[in-house]
Amino acid sequence: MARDLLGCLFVVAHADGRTVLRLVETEAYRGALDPGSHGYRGPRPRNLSMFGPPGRLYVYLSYGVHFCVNVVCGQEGVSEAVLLRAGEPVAGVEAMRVRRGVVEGNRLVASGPGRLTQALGITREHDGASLLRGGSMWCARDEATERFQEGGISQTKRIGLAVGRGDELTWRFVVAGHPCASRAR
DNA sequence: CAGAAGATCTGC
DNA sequence: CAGATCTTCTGC
Repeated sequence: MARDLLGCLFVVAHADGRTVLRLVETEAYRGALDPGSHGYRGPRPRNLSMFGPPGRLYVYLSYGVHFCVNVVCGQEGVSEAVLLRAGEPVAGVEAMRVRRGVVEGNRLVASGPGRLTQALGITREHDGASLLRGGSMWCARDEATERFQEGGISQTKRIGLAVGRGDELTWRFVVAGHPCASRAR
């Protein structure tokens, strides 16, 4: 699923227009099977939406400062989710630059999970929001989506974890060489 | 109940 | 490289 989302568009409809990112970096989290997942130790007030039905968002506050957004993928009760780590601006770039605060070009608009939510205006208020029909946010494919996927996808270990980073856990997916991916730390 | 660490980013 | 400062977990 994390891999399938690469190259897809993530659309947020605001009162003053749409902002659209093409996803170029994602990470998979596998709930109870995955020590690196927020769902590993079961439901908590913060992560409850991860245990809800698929097709909704799980938004949490990281380090008390940045929001990060996941797409819930597992069936109800199963806390599987995909963290959206970076995207390339496709529409509404100027609005995203304003939310990010005077950023030039596309490179720093959404190249990291905290930057991505700030660019799209996603906060904890959107925790649990549905991506399925009728909402103000959704995922979509377009003519370019397949080209991005066929152009090459790099697979690496996930970023920033103290656990769940064994050599076999290559659950970070990146559009190969894309300039809007998050920078290696 | 206090302290520490965490799926981060920025500015010094 | 330190700081911001919310949520959860651990140890006493």
